[in-house]
Amino acid sequence: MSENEGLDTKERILQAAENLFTDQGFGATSLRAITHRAGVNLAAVNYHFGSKDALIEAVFSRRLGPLNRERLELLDALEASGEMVPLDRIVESFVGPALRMAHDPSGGPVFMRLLGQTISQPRGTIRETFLHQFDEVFPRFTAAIGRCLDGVPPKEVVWRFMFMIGAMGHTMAMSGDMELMSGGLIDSGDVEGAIRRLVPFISEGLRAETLAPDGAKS
Amino acid sequence: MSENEGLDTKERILQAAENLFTDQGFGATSLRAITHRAGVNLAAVNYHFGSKDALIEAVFSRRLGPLNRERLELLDALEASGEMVPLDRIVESFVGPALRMAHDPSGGPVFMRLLGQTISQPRGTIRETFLHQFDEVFPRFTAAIGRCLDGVPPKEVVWRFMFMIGAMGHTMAMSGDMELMSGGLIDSGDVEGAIRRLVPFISEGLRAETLAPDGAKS
DNA sequence: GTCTATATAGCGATAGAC
DNA sequence: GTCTATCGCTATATAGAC
Repeated sequence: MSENEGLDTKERILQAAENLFTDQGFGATSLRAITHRAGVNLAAVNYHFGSKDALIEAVFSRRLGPLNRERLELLDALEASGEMVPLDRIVESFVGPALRMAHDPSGGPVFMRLLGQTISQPRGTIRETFLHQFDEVFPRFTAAIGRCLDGVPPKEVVWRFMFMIGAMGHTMAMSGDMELMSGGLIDSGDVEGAIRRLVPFISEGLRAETLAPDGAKS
Repeated sequence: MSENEGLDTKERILQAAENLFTDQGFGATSLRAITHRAGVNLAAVNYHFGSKDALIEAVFSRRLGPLNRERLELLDALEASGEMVPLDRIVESFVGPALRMAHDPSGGPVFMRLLGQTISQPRGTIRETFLHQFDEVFPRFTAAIGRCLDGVPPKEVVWRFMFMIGAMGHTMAMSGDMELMSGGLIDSGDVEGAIRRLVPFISEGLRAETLAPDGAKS
């Protein structure tokens, strides 16, 4: 029942919490269930993290920090050339690191699903903390995308950026569950296949012209 | 504190549940909170619905039935002409009814957010019931979209359909919350504006060619 | 059909021994 | 840093009066 017996208490709690939050949600997951699964004492969560909310925050910040740093490094590298950066590459820099978390055997696939789920419901107490993790990433990428979409107003870029987040997040959330949804057509473990399909979908979507209120192209 | 005092107990419970589930999630919302908000007795939920899970199911089936029926009717109307149906119109038939729920003053906007959130996390006990609501809609629309994407294998269509669901669901979930995310650029209440942007994004995304494993177009 | 009262269980959090 | 024990509270669900 307990997992990763070689790790220290704090890490075991984080991994157990990640798994249970993903399967049951935050509200429905008790500290008792977490500590039992981690094979540690009930009081350990409050000792190491202080509260359940603080534990939730720790679950996110532990992985979101490195993930968003990687995104920014990839974007930096692209923009360092000084030339016009292709839209596909920007999208890939944003989407790739998130989906490639699935390759990390130590809980990567689980956190990816958790992140995909949480992106579409940052309400309640953890909301601020969660969104704060993207304070640097969102403006950098909207700006980079906006530079590719010449003449498209910032407001339009924000809309399309939201659509991109949604397509990516849902893909992450459904990871490991696509065989069922597709009638066996899709192999959920095919991360690179997902990227090869998602990046063009988003890139072409980003380029699409907004319809005018009367139904014509704008 | 209680809402819609003119309605009967069952309806008041459903509306209160919808609101609280949307803001706090299923696990974190207690029957006490629901009955208190509805202004009815604590025992009323179990009398009218039998259990909390059955209430959750009722919250969804009440609105998802009519919504998906409308989608199918729109698709029927498009296909009745016998001519080739434009991709944009198919996408609009799927996305439009969901986003236009926001126009229904009796809880439409709230349920839209709830639906957007739940689409990306159908895990646990309500999963089967929730997905079952789409048994007819998903195959009909994937088939219709596949007919527009001549020569694209069914597997590819399923992938892209998932991206579409994600873009739409996230838009629904973020509804009412976009001012904050966009720094005041976007008016969350602009439903038709959302549709005018989302439909082209998805349509062009659906048409995008999957990259080959070596990075070339397939 | 609505109420009070309660059974039974689980919750987050903490005090204090080791 | 880990443990037991427990406080104070809330949960879902139900029994039985009205």
